Amino acid sequence: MSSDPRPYPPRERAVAPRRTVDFAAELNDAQRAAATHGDGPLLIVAGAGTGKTRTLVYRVAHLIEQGVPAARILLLTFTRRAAQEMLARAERLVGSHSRGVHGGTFHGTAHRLLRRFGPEAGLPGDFTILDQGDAEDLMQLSRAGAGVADKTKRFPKKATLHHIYSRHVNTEIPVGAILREEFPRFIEFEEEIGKVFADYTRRKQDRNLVDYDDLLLYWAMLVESEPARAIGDRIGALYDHILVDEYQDTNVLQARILKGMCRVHRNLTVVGDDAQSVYAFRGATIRNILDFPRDYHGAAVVTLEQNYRSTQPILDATNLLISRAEERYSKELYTRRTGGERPWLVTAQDDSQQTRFVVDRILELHEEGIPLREMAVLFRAGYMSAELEIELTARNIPFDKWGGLKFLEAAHVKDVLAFLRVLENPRDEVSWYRLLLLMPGIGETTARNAIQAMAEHAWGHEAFGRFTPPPRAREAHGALVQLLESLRANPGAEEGRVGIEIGRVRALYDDILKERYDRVEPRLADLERLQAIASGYPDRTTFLSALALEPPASTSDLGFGGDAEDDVLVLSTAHSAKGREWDAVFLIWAVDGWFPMSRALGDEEQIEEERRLMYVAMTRARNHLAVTFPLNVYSSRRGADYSFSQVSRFLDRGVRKAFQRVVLETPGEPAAAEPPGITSTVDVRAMLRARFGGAGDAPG
DNA sequence: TTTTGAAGTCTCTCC
DNA sequence: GACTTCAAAA
Repeated sequence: MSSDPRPYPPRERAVAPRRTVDFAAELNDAQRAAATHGDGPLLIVAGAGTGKTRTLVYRVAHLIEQGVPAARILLLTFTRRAAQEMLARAERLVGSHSRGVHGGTFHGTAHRLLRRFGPEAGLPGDFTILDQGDAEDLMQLSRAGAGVADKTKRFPKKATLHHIYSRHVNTEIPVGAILREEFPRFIEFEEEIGKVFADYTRRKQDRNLVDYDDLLLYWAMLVESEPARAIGDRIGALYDHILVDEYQDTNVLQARILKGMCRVHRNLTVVGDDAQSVYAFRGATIRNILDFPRDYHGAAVVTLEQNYRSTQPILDATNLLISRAEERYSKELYTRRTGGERPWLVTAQDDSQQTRFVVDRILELHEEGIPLREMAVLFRAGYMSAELEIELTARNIPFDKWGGLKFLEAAHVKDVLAFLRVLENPRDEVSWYRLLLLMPGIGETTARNAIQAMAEHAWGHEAFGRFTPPPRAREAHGALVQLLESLRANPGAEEGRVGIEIGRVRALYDDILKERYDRVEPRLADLERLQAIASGYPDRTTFLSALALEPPASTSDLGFGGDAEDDVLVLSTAHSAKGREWDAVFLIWAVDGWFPMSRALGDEEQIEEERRLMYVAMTRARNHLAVTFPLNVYSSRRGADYSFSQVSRFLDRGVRKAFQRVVLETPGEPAAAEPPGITSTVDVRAMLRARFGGAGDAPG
């Protein structure tokens, strides 16, 4: 990834592998204490930009130097990207010795262990993984089956049901309590909801399906199993040291897993920053990190406070922002970096002016020598970058969007995958249902009947062929039978096989796509990409599991264009930006109701989480930070009108003092003198120059 | 009875 | 723009 040399603090250089690491010279005292900690539990409380990753990497190096075999070290991170990056950095330190270190996400690791140990523990080894959308679809089937849904209008929708279910699994809070707290309007359905959940669980088992939560749940069950089975001990004995990144974003289930993994030894290192806990919506609890010293008696605690990333003015602003938060490990970040200008707080008249400002400023910084890839535009939610993307495209500025799993969530992509999945797991009810509904002449009833018939024939390969469809669906049924048979006919593992399979599916599916959806061109292009990605995988099982667990994290990961070498601007949600840093960061839509989102406003804890999320976003910046918000927001909600908006409540008067204010004028006025055809963009730039005397005068 | 098209309702973050 | 609900068409 980006390993370019930078002018400031010690970062490991891409030198040839070496044998001994000079911990004293390359780490500060606290970092060194953490990295060279011996056996036993260790908590590293690491503020933003304090070299958390670096410390973890050096700890891996230290362990390997101490003679711990790489394969007996497990490094759990939040994203695959983070794991890869850390392992690559470890390799630069200690050379190929580090190759065998196991690194990955909790879910990815669970997947690996379940494929290996599941069969012994009575779990099927050939399960299919349901992603969120799949799980919701299955929940819908259970919802419909329970009968309650039709009679009562107010019964929760599939997404809500799944949310409640997932929350129950990940937090271990009883369903009733979740309803009372979060969904009081559904309390009356507690019993029915319980039935739906029971049906959902049963369906998953019958159909050999595993959702994200199950991956963790089964892992926990394995490591907690009684000694009689000994599987727990065997899994626990796989690793001598376990290191966990972003510990503040783990939930109680994950804490249980770690406890179980440490039943043979107590060599658990966790790194985290309570101020950056932003996954409560997924069941993460800040208590894990706050209570670690109590849960692991005698744990060493090391706090990293020296920031190597940002300039002092940026730190001043972010320290102020987070000082408003409630319970936390107190730490005040400081830096030895000098100079730097105060971050900007930019008031735009409306959203299009906000967009133009950001693009203009990016071009300016680019002209000053900052590569595009060293700049990022951050926002609260994926859709908030829509206008910016259009503008960037229009101006030929290459960008890469992170976060938002849009590609795999797209209906047409899921359609194609459904074909592969029924081949993989003939009992995959969700996929059968999906693809049957695609076929002309087949609707809900016929689809249900077909699935029913297949269930009665024990899901044999020939079962679907034997099913007799109603006349109007005969043609579609025939075509589908033929396709599935031809796909089953030639197994084997030649190169690019999965891509070829998708090609076959498309021979049938592309016409359906053209019929059903509008905007056909981009969708077909998506399928091209899917096919290209698939060709890179050795077999179907690996491909499908990988898609569920390691979805392409950005548009460029999807295969075409923009690989890591290119100089490409990054657009990212605040969540996906976690753990990264850029020379210049723009945080857009800092409007109350957008960031924090209005949905969070009713709940104090959610507001706190939004605050921490904004802290995460702003602390990504090294030298330049600009927070922007438009005064007038066009709301298409009720009867087209502009409404006057307020700056985010997190930027209160005190916090704002750490910023320099920039107020962009109304586009029309200063632009008046200009020849027609030139937009006010030019004015904004001219104005910035006038105001700051050649903006961007921060000492590098 | 089943499918399909059209109008109407919200819209987050991610493994 | 995607999903749900409802009514018309086959």
